[in-house]
Amino acid sequence: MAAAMEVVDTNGAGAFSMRALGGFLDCDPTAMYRHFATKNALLDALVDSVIRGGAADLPETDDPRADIRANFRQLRRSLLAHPTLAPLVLRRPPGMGAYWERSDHAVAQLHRAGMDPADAANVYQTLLFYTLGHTLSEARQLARAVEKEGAGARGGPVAAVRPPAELHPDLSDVAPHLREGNETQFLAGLDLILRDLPR
Amino acid sequence: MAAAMEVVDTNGAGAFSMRALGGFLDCDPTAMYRHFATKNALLDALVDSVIRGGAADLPETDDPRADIRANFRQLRRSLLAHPTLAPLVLRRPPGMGAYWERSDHAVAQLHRAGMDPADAANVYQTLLFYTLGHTLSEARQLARAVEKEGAGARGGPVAAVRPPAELHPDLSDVAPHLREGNETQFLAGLDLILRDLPR
DNA sequence: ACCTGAACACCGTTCAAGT
DNA sequence: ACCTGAACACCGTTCAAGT
Repeated sequence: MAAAMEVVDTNGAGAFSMRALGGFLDCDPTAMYRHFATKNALLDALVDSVIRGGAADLPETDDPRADIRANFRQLRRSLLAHPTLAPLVLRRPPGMGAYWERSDHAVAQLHRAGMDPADAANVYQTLLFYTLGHTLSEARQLARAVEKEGAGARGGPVAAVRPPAELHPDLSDVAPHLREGNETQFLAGLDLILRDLPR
Repeated sequence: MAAAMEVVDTNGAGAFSMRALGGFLDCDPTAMYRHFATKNALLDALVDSVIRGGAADLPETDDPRADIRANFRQLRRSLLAHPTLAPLVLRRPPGMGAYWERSDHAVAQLHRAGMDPADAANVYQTLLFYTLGHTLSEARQLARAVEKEGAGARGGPVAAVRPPAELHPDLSDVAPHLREGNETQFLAGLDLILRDLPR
C-alpha cells in the first residue's frame, strides 16, 4: 500500500498507526483489516517491498565482484530511502521472501568467480549481515531527523566519532577515520570481505 | 534496573510497559519517572548494560586476532542473552557510550598487529557492523520463541534456509551451508574479515 | 452479504490533589 | 517537599449494529 509507505516516510514508522493511515485516506481505521489481517502484516508487506527494491535490475556483467557490489549497494540505498522502516527488516528471516532475488544473484556471482558452495555461503552471509549492520546503523540517524523534523530532513555530513582522548588513546588515533556512515566507507567494508575473491 | 531487565527477559521487550513493571514491583507505574525521565531512557540504560556486558574482562594476550575474536564473541553472547532487547542497540550510535571499552580494545589490538589508523578504523567498523547484523538476525528468532512461549524457550537447532530449487538454482547449491545463525558460522565471518591481519 | 464505527483493553505521561 | 494515582490522549483490534 503506497499510502501507508507515504505516511511512514513523512512521519516516521513510530508515528504510523491504523488511525493515522485512516485519517490520511479519509476512511475508517478499521477498513484496513479487510486487506491486512493485522498492523504487523501491513508493516511486513512494506518491509518486503523495500528489501526487494529494484532487485530486478541487478546487473550480470563479466565482473562478478562489481555485480555483487551493485547488489548490496542497491539494498543499502533502498533501506536508506526509508530509514524509519529499515530496522523492521530484522523481523523477517534473512534469506527468505524478498531476499531471494538478491541472494540468488549474489551466490551466482560468487559461484561464477570459482567459489565452492561452503565458501560462497559463508561469504554471502557475511556480506548480508555486514550490509544490514552498517545500513541500519546509518539509517538510525536519518530516522531521528525524520521523526524530529518531518520528511526531507537530510542532515549535513555525518559527524565523526569523538571519544575522550585521555581514556581511550588507541581509539583517538583512529577517530578521524571513524564515521557513522557513508557510502565510501561501506564499499570499503564490502571490498574487505571480498578481498580475495578468486580471479 | 535489574527488575526491568527481568520483565523484559521473561515477557519480551514488546510486553514491557511502565504498568507491567509497576505490577512486578508492586508500586505505582508512575513511580519510575522519578528515576528515569522516560520509558525510552529506561530502555536505553538497559541496552547500554547489555552492550557493556563483561567488557571489563577482555583479554590482552600475545595474539591480537584471538583477543579481537573474544571481544566480538562476547558482544554477540551478551546480545543473544537478551534477544528481545537486542534490536534496540540500533537506537544508540555505534562507537559511543557503552561501545567505548570494546572499540578501544579492538582498535588497540589492530594497532598492535601493525595496522595503520585508516585500515584499523575500516576493519573495526566492518567487524562491528557485521557482528550487529549477524547477531540481531539470530536474536530475532530467539525473540520470537521468548515472546510466544515465555522465557527459557530455547528452540532446537537452527533451521537451514530452503529456497525453491527451480527458481533459484545457484542458491539451492549452497542452501545446505546457509544457516540463520550459530557461533561457528559467526566466527568464520569474523575470520574472513580478519583474514590478512598483519603478523 | 458487506461495512461501519462504538467499544474494549490497553498504552506513556502529566499534574492536581493529597500527605 | 514529596509521592500517589486519577485523568488525558492515544493505541490495535473486535464485533454488534446498521445497511
